[in-house]
Amino acid sequence: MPHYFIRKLEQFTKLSCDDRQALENAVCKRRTIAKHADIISEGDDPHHVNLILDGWACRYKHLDDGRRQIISLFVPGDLCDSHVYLLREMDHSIVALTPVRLAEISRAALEQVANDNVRVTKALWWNTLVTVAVQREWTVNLGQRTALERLGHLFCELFLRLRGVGLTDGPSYELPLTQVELADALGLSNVHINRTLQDLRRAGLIVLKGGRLTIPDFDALQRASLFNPNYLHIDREGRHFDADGSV
Amino acid sequence: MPHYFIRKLEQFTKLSCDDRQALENAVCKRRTIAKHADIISEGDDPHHVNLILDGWACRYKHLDDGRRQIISLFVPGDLCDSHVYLLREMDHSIVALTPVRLAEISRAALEQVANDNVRVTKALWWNTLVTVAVQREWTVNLGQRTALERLGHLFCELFLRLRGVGLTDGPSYELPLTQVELADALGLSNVHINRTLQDLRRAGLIVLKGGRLTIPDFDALQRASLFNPNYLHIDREGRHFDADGSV
DNA sequence: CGCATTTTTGATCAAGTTCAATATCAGTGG
DNA sequence: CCACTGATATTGAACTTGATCAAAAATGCG
Repeated sequence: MPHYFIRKLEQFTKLSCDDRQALENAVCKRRTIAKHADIISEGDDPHHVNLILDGWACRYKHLDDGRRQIISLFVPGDLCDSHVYLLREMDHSIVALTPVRLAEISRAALEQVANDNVRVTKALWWNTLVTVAVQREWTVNLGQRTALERLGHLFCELFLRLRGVGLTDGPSYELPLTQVELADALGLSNVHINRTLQDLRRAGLIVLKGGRLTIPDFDALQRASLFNPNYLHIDREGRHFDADGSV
Repeated sequence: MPHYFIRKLEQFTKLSCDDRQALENAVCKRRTIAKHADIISEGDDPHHVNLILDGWACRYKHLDDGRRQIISLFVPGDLCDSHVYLLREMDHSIVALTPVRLAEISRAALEQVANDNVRVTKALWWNTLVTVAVQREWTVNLGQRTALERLGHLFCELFLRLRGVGLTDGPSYELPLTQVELADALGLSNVHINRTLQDLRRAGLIVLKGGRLTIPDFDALQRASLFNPNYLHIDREGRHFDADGSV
């Protein structure tokens, strides 16, 4: 069952039992991916859409000389690429950062949902729009923010995304990323990530230990990172489409 | 008539007369925007979609302390935000960089097209997918490339995008961007943009004068910038959906 | 022509990179 | 339980890319 995904969509609008069932039915196959294995690679023909049921993954791209950029991070409940099967080949790769459980959603199933269920279609569009908004915000992050702001901004974003699917525990969450991975995501060197993490710790803005991040004062971190959550559109913006309780 | 837009979509799949007509009909209002005027601003309620008929525009976002990032560039034929009306408010602004003529497409019209015309719907999805792919590539650009590579990469991208809608003239095109705007788009200072442009000129990779950019040797610029056009998906990837000539 | 915008140049400075070494940690097998 | 291994994190020192500040030159346009 795509538990986290449904939770994610319900940040936009409340789904009915039928809606959820439609999503369940769309899943045609489940897979388990080992840590560091590619889920799909640049050049592959994308014939279905991947939904992360559990674990973390990321999009990345290598330049010809080996430099790597992590383009986006996927956490449980994230849909990798709605409608990507319209394209002939992948222009980037997706790799598992931890062991990943995923669901494959076939093109046919997705198109059927689009035809049959207006509310789910809207929720999927919302999901797409937010994904793109996050990508835009990463552009701002890389273009304008300092190292400290970039890290803080990412930590704020991940906090809200994970809280949206119930994966935070009070002020903290599991963060299974290495410093090299953070560096590749933020366009910085791993050495500088290390030093900047120490700055954040020294300032009391984060506690990071044993793969768990704690944000003692979210407001403070938000201010230090110039973080504005508006791009996540998580305040039930589609509540006027809510299913009534009865269905 | 949304001339450039149709040309753009036909990079994916050939449209029939009916398809074109459906797009024409979707346009409900035309507007002219003065240079430097906002087309839509952060916080606005987005009730329709904007299509750039003529002129250049960009998305941007200001940080609280005034830093500005240009998030994407729009050229003639670009659709600003498919389905954006599902969101409650804009998380960024769009401003005209030159005088802009645009068409407003209402939500109702767009939904009608989606219901009535499968080929156009596919083409619009392709357009959305490419827009997102460009955004991802900008992430890579800002995260990994040097100043010279960033500029070269942008010039290559713009060349292919403009050629796709017929706005190149041999190896050159009109580039109405100031150095400050290039700086804001590439996350660099205007001073450094100036010096890097000189480097590119000195290397014979570009000629830039009077608002016109010429790329004497595209391959060379492409190599110098580590540019790979695969993310633009412009080789008629949807040709199996082509309308036959008869309709 | 005159004014505002844009481009160019010079000099100094800072953020972040690179390279290389060391320390720590998690897991594995004995 | 401990030693071993590979991955990850940390530190130091030298270096480089690009930023900042400030002024001058060029350009465009009414």
